[in-house]
Amino acid sequence: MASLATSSISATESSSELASSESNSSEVRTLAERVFNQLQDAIVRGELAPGSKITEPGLSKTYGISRGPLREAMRRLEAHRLIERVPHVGARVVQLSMKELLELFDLREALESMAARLAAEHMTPEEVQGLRDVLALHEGQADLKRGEAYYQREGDLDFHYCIVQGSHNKMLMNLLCDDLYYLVRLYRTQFSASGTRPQRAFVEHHRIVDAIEAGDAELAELLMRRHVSASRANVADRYAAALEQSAAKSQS
Amino acid sequence: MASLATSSISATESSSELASSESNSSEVRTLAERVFNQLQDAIVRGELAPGSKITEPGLSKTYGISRGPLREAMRRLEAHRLIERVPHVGARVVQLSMKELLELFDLREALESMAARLAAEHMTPEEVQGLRDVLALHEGQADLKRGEAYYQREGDLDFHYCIVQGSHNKMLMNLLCDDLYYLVRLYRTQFSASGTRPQRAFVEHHRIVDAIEAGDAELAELLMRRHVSASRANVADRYAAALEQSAAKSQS
DNA sequence: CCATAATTAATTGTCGACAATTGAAAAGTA
DNA sequence: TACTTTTCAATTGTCGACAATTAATTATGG
Repeated sequence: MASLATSSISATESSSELASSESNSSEVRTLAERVFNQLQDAIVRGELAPGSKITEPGLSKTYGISRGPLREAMRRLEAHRLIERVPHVGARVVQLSMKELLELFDLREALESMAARLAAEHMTPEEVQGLRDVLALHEGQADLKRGEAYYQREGDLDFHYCIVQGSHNKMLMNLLCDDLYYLVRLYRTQFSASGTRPQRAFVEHHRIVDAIEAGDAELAELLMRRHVSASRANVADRYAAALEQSAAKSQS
Repeated sequence: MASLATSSISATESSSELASSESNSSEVRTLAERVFNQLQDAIVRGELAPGSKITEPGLSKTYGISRGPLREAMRRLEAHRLIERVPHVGARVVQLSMKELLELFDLREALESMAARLAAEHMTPEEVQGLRDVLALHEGQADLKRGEAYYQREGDLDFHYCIVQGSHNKMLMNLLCDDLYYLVRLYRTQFSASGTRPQRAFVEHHRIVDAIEAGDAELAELLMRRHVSASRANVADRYAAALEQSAAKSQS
C-alpha cells in the first residue's frame, strides 16, 4: 500500500486498477506482503464479510501459505483496523457501527478540507491538469449518467486520492490513503449514494478543482468541507430510511 | 495500546504512568504484545535512536524471545510508522525530517481543534472536573515553575489526551492516541519548548478548558487551533536557531 | 593501486512441529 | 429436565530449523 500512497495517480489509471491495488504488481517481494494485500482487498470488496470470524488454519489453506507470514499480515491488518483480534480467541473482520461510520466522515471532513487547502497552495499546473483528466474520465463513463455507480466504482475516491496527493503533505497522505480510505471503501457499497447525489457530487468536484486551480485555498477548503459533509448527510439519511423501512416491515 | 486509548485517563494517573503505558499491566497476555509495548517505549524514550538499524537476532536476544512473536510486533510497529522496513534488508527506527515533523503538527492542528470542539459539546461535568484536576496536578509540579520540563514530562500530552477522550469520538481517539501521539512523543525531547513557551502553553490550556466548560465549541476549537499552531511555530523557531548555530560553528 | 568478480558470513523469509489456552460437547448429578 | 463438571477437539501462541537474499570480504585481473 505504501507505494500506492506515495506514487501519484495518473488519470489513465482506471478505478479497477485502484481497487486491485498492487497485489498483481511484481513489487511484492514477500509472502506476508502479498497476503496482506490480498486480505485487504478481500475485506474491502466484501468477500470477507464485516463481523465474520477468520481463522488462521482456514486462511492458511486458502492462500496456500504457512501461518508465519499469515500472522504477520494479520498483525498489519489489525494495526490498520481492518480486523480485530482477541488473544487466544481469534480475529474478526471489523464491523463499524453507524456511529463510527459517521465519525469516520467527521475525520474526513477535517482532514480532506485541510488537504484541499494545501492542494490549492501547492499543486502544480500539471497535477491540476491530471485532476481535470480524472473528472473528464469519470464524466465519460456511461454509468455516471445513470447516476448510481459513481460512488461504488471508486470514482469518487479516485478524485479524493488526487486531492490528497496534491497536498504534498506526506503525513496526511499516509493517514488518509493508507489508513482511512480502506475503511471508507469497506462501507462504500453498503451505504452508497443514490438519487441525485452522484450528479451533485460530480458538480461539487468540479467546483473544488476550480478553486484549486485559482489558488483559492480558503474556498477550496470550504467547498471540500461542505462536500464531505453532504456525503455524510446522505449516508445518514439512507441509514435512517433503512431503519424506518425495517421497522415498518416488522410491524406488518 | 488499545485499552489505553479506550479507557479514560483520570487525573490521578501520573505522567510516568502514561509513559510506561501498559507494559507493566497484567493485561498483556501474549509475548508479541509485550515486546510490542516494550519496543514502542524504547523507541519513544530514545533508547532506540531514530534512524538506528534494528536486527531481529539482536532484539530476539535482548528481549529473550524467539523471532516469531518479535516479527509480529515489528509488523505492528511498522504499521504505526515507528519503524521502517525494507524487504530482505532490515528495519530502522523512523527519523522524521523537520518537514515531516511540521506536517505532523499540521495534522494535530486539524484533528485536535476538532477534538476540542467535540469536547465542548460532549464532555460531562465529571470529565471537565477531571481535566481541571490534571491542570492542577501539573501546576503543583515544581518543574513547571522552573519552566522547562513541562513538555518533556508528558504533562502537555496528558492534557491533550484528556481532550481527545472528551470528544467521545472513537475514531478520533484511535487516530490521535494510538497513531500520532507516539510520533509526537518521539520528537518531544529533541525539540521541546523552552523560554516562556511552557508557561504560555499552560495559560492556553486553562483558556481551552474554560471554553469547554462553557460549552463554547467554536471558541474551544479556535483556541486549540492556535495552541497547536503556536507549539508548531516554537518548534520551527528552535530548529531554525539550531541550524543557524551549527552553520556559524562550521564557519569558525 | 584500483576496479571488478567470486566467495562467504550474516540477516531475513518461510515452514512445520509442539505447547498453551479456549469453547463446546459429553457425562454426571441433583 | 436443568445445571454443573469433565473431557476433548480445535485454534492460537511459541519455538527452532532450514531456505533465500543481501551486504561485506576476499580474491583476481588489469
